Amino acid sequence: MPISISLDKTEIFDGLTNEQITRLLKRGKEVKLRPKNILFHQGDTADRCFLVIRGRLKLTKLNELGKEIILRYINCGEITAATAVLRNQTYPLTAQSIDETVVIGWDKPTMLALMRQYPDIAINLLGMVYDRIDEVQNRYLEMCTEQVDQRIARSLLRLMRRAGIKTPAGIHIDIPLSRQNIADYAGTTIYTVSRTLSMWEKKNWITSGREKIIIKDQQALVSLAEGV
Amino acid sequence: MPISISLDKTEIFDGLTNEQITRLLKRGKEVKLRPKNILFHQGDTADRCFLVIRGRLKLTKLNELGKEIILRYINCGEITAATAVLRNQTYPLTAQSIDETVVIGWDKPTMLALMRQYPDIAINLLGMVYDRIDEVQNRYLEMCTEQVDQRIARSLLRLMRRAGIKTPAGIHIDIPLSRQNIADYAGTTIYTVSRTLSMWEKKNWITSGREKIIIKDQQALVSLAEGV
DNA sequence: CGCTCTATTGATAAACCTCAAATACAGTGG
DNA sequence: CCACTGTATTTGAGGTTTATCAATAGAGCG
Repeated sequence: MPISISLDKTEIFDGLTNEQITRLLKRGKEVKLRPKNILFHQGDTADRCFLVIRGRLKLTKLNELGKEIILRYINCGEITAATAVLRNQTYPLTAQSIDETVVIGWDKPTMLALMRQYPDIAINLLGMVYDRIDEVQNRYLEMCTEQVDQRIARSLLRLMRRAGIKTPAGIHIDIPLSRQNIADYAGTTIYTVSRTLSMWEKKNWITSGREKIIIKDQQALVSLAEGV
Repeated sequence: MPISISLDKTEIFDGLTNEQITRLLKRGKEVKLRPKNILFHQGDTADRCFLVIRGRLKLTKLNELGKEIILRYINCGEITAATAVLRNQTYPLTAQSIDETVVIGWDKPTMLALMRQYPDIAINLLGMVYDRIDEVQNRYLEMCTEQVDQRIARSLLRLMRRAGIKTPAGIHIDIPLSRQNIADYAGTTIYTVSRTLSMWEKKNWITSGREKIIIKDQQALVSLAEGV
């Protein structure tokens, strides 16, 4: 089974031995996804949670009128739907693969058994969940109190921290990011995103192309995000 | 020690016996708060988490410029800062008592010991945390996609579900709710809240006074919230 | 009754969305 | 290599929503 070494470092397994981790991974079921496949849909019964062992996921949420927002990108080594599966409810959001992606799914009984056997798994999860709440709460605060350009700047910086790759030209955000994606992530429209990025490109803060963003002046974006 | 019976029903203790619960409560330290006292400040070291055993808390968050939002109200029997305490970080928000309030605080070592001894505590917590995330995510979605009047309607409905009391005049939201509070909760300004509530009062959907809201036509608010 | 805090209301302006149309770009098949 | 097609992006004009500012009114309290 081709499980990347880096998974040993996945926070959820902190405090466990390698043999234990291997055993746990074997108790899950592997799911392979082609790019842009849906792993689960908002509204589906939440019967499994997933650890990403290759590739990445995009988490989105729709409102009643079909407007979509992007809540988060899930990197390799991260887990998703861990709390939802404990709640016997439906998934509150949709998970879609970005590239070739492999995940391991555990169902509720398995998760419960694991956590009862290794309480540290539940404890680690609680810590990880803190980060998620903190991030949404921060974004919520920003959405309530800041203007679009600030939010777009923050969005790019956040995405950069999650998926940034240093290149000679600047820091490349290694996710296919359309204007629509950025708009859905920052809570605005493609038109506003386009205008804003054009301005920044003129100022030489970024370089952008079709579904591509490279950040050239991170400091400028930070200043803008934090209120000039 | 005057601990209300209803605490036996607190979800975090699901699966434990009454004696076990009593023992756990004794391992925490009681804190008494007068109305409007600060239990902890955003930015303080997160060294304890708290279970509310009497009264209620208001959770708020400030941005860099001092703009405040209200994230949540914590009722009697609920817990707060449970994940923050595990992360050795600072509190991401401020907790303030609304009325006479009593909480029990546990520090990190105690929480860890409790969860290792009773894994179900951690598991219950994970489930509870799901509800919090779900709520913020929903509010975030609404903030991104809906207009002010919808958000104000949703805010009143949410607060009603948390603190509503049936009276002959309608459902009274039993929290001192100023226009400022509603604005901070719905992500808008006191002016817009005032105008909106005035309209609804004319339509006889609500009755409002100084820091007081009574909902008379819940269905009207629901229709509005869900997009006319 | 005067003081303070909260709420209302009107006028104005800013921010941002919407719509329409043009343009750029990537990939495909000839 | 080029034209073609389907997206993605840009840009302008116009309109809506909502914030801001200023001034007034009302409620509660000593």
